[in-house]
This record gives sequence, C-alpha cells and structure tokens, in this order.
Amino acid sequence: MNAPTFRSWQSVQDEVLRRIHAREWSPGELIPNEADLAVEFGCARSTVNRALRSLAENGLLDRKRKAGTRVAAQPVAKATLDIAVLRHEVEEHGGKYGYQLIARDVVVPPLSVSGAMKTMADEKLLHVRALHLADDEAYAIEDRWINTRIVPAVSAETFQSVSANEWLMKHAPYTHGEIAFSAVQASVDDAEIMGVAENSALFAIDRLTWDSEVSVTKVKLLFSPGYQLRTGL
Amino acid sequence: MNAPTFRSWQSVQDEVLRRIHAREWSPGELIPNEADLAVEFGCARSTVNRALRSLAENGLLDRKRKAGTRVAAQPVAKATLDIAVLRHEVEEHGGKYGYQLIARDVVVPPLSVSGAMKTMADEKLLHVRALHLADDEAYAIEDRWINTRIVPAVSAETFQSVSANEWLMKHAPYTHGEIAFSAVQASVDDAEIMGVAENSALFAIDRLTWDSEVSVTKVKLLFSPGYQLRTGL
DNA sequence: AATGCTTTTATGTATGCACATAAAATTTTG
DNA sequence: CAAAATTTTATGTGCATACATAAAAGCATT
Repeated sequence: MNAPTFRSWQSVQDEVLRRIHAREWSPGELIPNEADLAVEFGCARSTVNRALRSLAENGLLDRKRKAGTRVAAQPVAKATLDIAVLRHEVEEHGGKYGYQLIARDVVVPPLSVSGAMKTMADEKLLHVRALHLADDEAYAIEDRWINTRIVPAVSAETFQSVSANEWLMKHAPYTHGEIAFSAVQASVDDAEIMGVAENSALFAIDRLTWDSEVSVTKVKLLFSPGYQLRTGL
Repeated sequence: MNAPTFRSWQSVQDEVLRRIHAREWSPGELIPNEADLAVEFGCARSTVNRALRSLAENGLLDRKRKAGTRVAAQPVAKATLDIAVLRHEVEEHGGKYGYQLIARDVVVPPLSVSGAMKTMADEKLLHVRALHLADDEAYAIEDRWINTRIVPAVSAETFQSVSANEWLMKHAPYTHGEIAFSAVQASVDDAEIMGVAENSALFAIDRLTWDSEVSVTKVKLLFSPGYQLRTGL
C-alpha cells in the first residue's frame, strides 16, 4: 500500500485526530513513536513532533519520555476562557458601555483580604467599588483591593471615568494569578445597586494577581442575572 | 557590551517576559524581529521563534506576518479550565464519590433541546437525570440528553451504577463542543434533591458536544452551593 | 526480594538552511 | 492621482542532523 504523504504538521495533526476519533487508536492506547510515524507519513520527525506536541498541549495525548505517547484515557476537556476587560466584552457584543464609580477609599482591609493578599494585617489598601453597565443596565459590580505599595501610581488615579479593571491592565503587570468562578446570592447591597431581587443568583469571578511574591490586586466581579461565560471545546 | 547567550527557548522566553514585565518593551510596542533577536541572544532563529510563538499562544504577544511582533496592548487573560469527569474531580479532592440515578427515559425532548441539538422536533432522545455525591452529600445534579442515533450503544446501558458523565467520555467521541458557565437559582425540584433552600444560587455548566455536524449530547450540571471552579492564570 | 548501577529508547530541543506566505511598502500603470 | 501590479520583508513552516534527558527495563550486587 502506498500511504498518502502528509506534508504539513497540520495535516499530520488532522490524521492523528482522525485516528483517535475513529478509535483506530483508542483511549489509553500507546501510539507508534515519532520516528515510525514520520516514516509512515513521509515527513520529518520534527513535523510529527510539532503535531503531537500541539495535541498534547490540548490534552488529547499524554506524552512521557521513553514511555511513549498514548491517547488520553479521559480527554480532560480543556476550555480556554478569554477574560477580557469588561468594556471590551460589552462593546464586542454591540452594547453601549457605561461606568460608574461607587466608592474609593484607602482603608485597612478585612483579615480575609489581607490574608489572601499576604499583606500586613494593619496595612492600608486601596478599595474601589464600581458598577459597569451595558446599554444603561447594570452589567457587573466590581469590588477591588489594590496593593498601593506595589502600584504607587494608583494613588494619583481617581477612577472616576476609567475603571480599575481597565487601568490596571495597562499599568500593573503581574506574573501570575488565580481565578475562581462561582455562583453567589446577591446581598441586599448588591441587589439594590443592580436593581435585581435580593438573593438573585449572580455569577461571580474572583481574581487574585501576583507580581512575583507580592499580591497586586484582588477583585470580585458580580455579574447581573443571566450572564453566561461561554467558550468552545 | 557582551550579552549573555540564551541557549534554550525557555530562557529566551524568560528574558522576553522579563523585558515585557520591566516595561523595556511596553504594551503595543513593536519588538525586534526574530533574526535580530537571534543574533542578540546568540541562538538560532528557530529557537527565538519557539519562544515567541509560545508567548503569542498565551496571549502576551501579537504576531502578524511582515507586520512584526508586538507586546499585547491588553493581555487578554487566558484561563484554561480542566473539565474532568465528576468522579475524578471528587476523588482528587480526597472525597468519597457517590452516584445515584434519578431517571432514565426515552422521550421527545422539549423544543429548546431539539432546537439546540438540531434534531427533529419529534425525534425521541435518551433523557438521563442523576445525582453525584461527595462524601454522601449532594455534589451536582446532571441533566442530560443523548442522541441515541449517534450513540446506539447507549441503549444497552442502564446508567444504574456508571454515570452518563463517565460513560460517554469513554464511548462517545466528539469533534467539538460548546460550554457555558452561569449562575442559576435552584428550582423546587433541584432544591429538594440537593437538600438546599429553594432559590439557592447554583453554579451551572452547560455543555453541548458534536460529532462533525451531529449533536452527541447536551448536559446541564448544577453544582451544590459553595462550588468553585478555579484555575491559575 | 530489595537495592543500586547500566543500558536502552522515546521524547525534547537546538541548529542551519530553505522555501512558503501574508501583508506592508513601493513602483508602475491607467 | 488613484488603482493595480510588483517588490520587500517578517513570520511560518519543513527538513536533516545532532545531542540532551527522563524514565523504563535489564542487570548485577547485596
């Protein structure tokens, strides 16, 4: 038999995907090594490597040195979410973006906040609360703590017209962070600001970002009822 | 000056990250081309390419042919979520996993379901409802519709002891899918099954998977109050 | 049988080179 | 002068080769 040749790493990837999908290689099964596949596909090993590495990054293959490559037993679906600046998120959906500052103080945060941010218990942080709107309707409440020691320039910013959400993206770099999604009931306060029933179910995003070993900012975003965060698989 | 040489693509990536982070290259700014960087770093262009490509995949750089590479103006945070089989999710947290089938019927689905799945309005689908438990407490309610035409083997499966969540992972491949996260209020029904207050805020995951152009399954997972989906940035 | 050493082997990566391709920049043309 | 054709250029990719490295497998020693 004279197998067709696969000249691009994309076509190699497609063929591998097809075999996984067609169960020619079933979950958990060891697949031929790169060198053999290269011969079979009529291309260089590096081309095969490129294709398989990409699939491994997407969680469809498990690779280990010497142990070889096997089809992921349970393809942990990896959903990649793009967390954009709220203004862009609204505008991309064709909505009119609005912003309103609710409060801005420099205060000693509750222990839960200083604990998570690993700041001194008595150290003051900048606390900003704001409302983001889409087409003049409440879109999300932003409740944020900012480490002024790390981002000193923040002291000069009033956040009257530019949201902390957007300002920090531009002015406060971070090395890594954690993000959590959950559902919470609207507090009396939140419900009033958003104009929704108390105890409404709100989608919440909690984010905590770090610059090396120091926390930069901790934010909770509460989205209006009906909000959905979606992506492809 | 005699710059140190960067021999691995990782070290090149680290150096590029450092420059972005230190604002030596600021957001939106065009950075030197691959060839020049290769000379500066004392490595091959392909090594630089590997490093920059990886950073671009992570959303930190924007690259365009001929136009060059620039630092992302607003680094859209890309959060990658691992959506695992519920049993594994529970067991990984050290919990005891439990499972209980609530209902299993072959019925004509509501129009909203047949519409989303693009099946005939009068075509019967397999409907499965089940409860997943962690340490004998309600963990999540699974409400699933399965296209029996695409997954005929499903007819022989009772789902008495194996959840559809897990069974499908093994037996029903898919090419792509959509996933959405939201917050919903517990219905009377849900609240009773979970043993929580009516209108509790529940975290919801809606997933719809396809095999080429045909829908495989549509599922809604409702998680107990307090559930958080978390990941790093 | 448990332990440590050595070999084998599949993946991981670096390099130099070539050519492909998209898009900006420039020149030619109407 | 504007539109179309052409050139230039930075990224994208493929290939052959070489060496690095992790980890499994085999071997030997206790």
